[in-house]
Amino acid sequence: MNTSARMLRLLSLLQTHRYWPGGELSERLEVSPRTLRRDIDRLRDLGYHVDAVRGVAGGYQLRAGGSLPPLLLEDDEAVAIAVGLRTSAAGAVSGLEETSVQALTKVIALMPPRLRRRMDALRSQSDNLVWGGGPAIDADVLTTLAQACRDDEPLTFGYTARGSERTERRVEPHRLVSIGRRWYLVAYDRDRQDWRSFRVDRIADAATTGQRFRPRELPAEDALTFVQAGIRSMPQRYAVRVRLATAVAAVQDVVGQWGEVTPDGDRALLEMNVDDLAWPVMVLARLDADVEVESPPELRDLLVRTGERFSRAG
Amino acid sequence: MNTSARMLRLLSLLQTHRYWPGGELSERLEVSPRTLRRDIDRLRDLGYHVDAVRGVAGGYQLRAGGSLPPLLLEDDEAVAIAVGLRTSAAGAVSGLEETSVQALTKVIALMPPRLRRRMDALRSQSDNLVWGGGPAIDADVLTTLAQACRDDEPLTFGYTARGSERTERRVEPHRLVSIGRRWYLVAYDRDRQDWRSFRVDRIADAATTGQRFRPRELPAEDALTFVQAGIRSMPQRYAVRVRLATAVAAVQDVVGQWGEVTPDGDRALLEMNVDDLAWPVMVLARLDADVEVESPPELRDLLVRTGERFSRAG
DNA sequence: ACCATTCAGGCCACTTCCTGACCGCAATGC
DNA sequence: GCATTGCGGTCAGGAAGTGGCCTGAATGGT
Repeated sequence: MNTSARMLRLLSLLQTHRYWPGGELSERLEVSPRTLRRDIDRLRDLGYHVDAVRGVAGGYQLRAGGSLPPLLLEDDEAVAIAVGLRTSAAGAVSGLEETSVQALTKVIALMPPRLRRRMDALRSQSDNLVWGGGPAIDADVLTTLAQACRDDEPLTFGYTARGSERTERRVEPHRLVSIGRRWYLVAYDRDRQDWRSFRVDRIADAATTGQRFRPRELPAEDALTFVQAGIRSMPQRYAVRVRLATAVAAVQDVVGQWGEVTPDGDRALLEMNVDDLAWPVMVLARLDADVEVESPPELRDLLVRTGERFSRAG
Repeated sequence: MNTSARMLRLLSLLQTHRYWPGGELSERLEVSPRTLRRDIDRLRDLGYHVDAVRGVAGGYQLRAGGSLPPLLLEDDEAVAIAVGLRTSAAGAVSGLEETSVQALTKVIALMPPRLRRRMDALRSQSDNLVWGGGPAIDADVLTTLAQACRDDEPLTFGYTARGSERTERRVEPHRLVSIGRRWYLVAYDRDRQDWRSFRVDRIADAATTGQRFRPRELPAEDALTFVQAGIRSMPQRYAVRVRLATAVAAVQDVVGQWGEVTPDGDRALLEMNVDDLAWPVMVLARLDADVEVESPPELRDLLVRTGERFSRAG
């Protein structure tokens, strides 16, 4: 076996962790113990921290180092990672959407077809994990767009703008941005010869042509501001203020990051900003406590309506 | 630079995808174009599919191959992966919990401290992402246990069994199993000199001692059956059957994988199995449709109680 | 149709490095 | 103290890597 290949295998073995006795390693790699020691040295030279324990029952162990070593994954692990990233990309953790898509694109591009199939088998499960409303996001579309942006590949897709027919587009993708719960694609529309931002959930049948284009200069400071300038109808934001007759901690547990909970006498004051009132209703349903809605009135109405609906179930 | 190191860098460059012209690659790696071609060849020999496009504006591109190449990640990407896996491990996608923890353990073990800190900064956000009840799972504890299981390292931790004081345990961990929404650790208790299963959410301050032990034979077919045999009080499972005056698709969108929706005349029949009734209540709150609860009666009661609670908000 | 560009890969001489064998040494646990 | 295991120096032979040069072949633009 090649030296490079052997180093990779050694890294892979060390990543399954388990204290490896040097003898076993050298046997598996089919080299002499001396060469193994040299290989370990090489790894250390590359910046990886390899701990060694001497004496009887000694061995080697890879420790976290200064840089991230190449991840050598089993098939299942790769699938798990892809699925996990898909939920992150859908906005599970705010602030991580872009990076998640980036990582997801990388993983997917490297996955052999059989793994991609396995991942797709789990698709329906994870794509529905969009809490509190917002359009479901198609991870396939998202990664296709991300990849095209990264690689400067022209795209074609069908776009169904609000209240109009589907139109076919040929664009030069520039960047994906995530605002609130929505994804937007900033791209240069080749037919309209101008920059546009597209809502990703309205894009269908995205496909790259395999060509490449020379990136143009975006006539804006950055993609984010371009999108924000272009959004006419920002989704209605509601500032929710609710008082709950229960402990702060209990509320905190349920709302997690998506709201702020402060003590208010023997009650808890919950504040959150949402664009879909269904989400606070779900939170309130989870909490077994009396509710006093301070704002918005729409929430109070919805709550009462839901309450009556529930009461009728009896 | 070393050949092995160069190959790794080359792989890394190719993983950022973007059609790389051979010239640029050879320049970055500081080798002659001829050697670059040989490096590409080497990669292909290792099983990686490297596409090449000839002619003006040609270049190289890494394609998905038969096996998963080592993932070379940016810092941010690693953090995103770890965070995503944490939600998967918490049971976001059923059937993937074990693999997610396995992958998470691997990633965390390799992360340099600064990245781990960055990940922890996002902890409070993602750890609360436990939908529909069940105890919050501490990813740190989980990965510590997983790592100890994998590496045959003795563990110490504090265990607070239901209704009793906290006790200190010294165990030889065997395996983690996930049942429903709960995690269990199967381990040999050194003090009690017998096999036990521990609920992970009742474990605190888990730490490895750095030693190692020789694995014992588990006196059961496998860890899963051992845990199942030991669980006296399986969480009460409710078989939920609800009729909803709305379209099947609308219901399907909300419940996703966690329920089965079938048409029932002009209504929809929703069936799901849960161990916490708060979850179906949240689902029903999200759906703007009249509800008829067929079973269980506890759900009807809870629904009515919630309904009255909501109505009082008016 | 022609041509510049770019990847493919054979050949060759030269250099580097890798390897296994042998050695003495240091740490560890019994 | 003793066996075990990692550490690393040295050495000689061999394997592998390197750059330069070449011819071919595919590609896209003129």
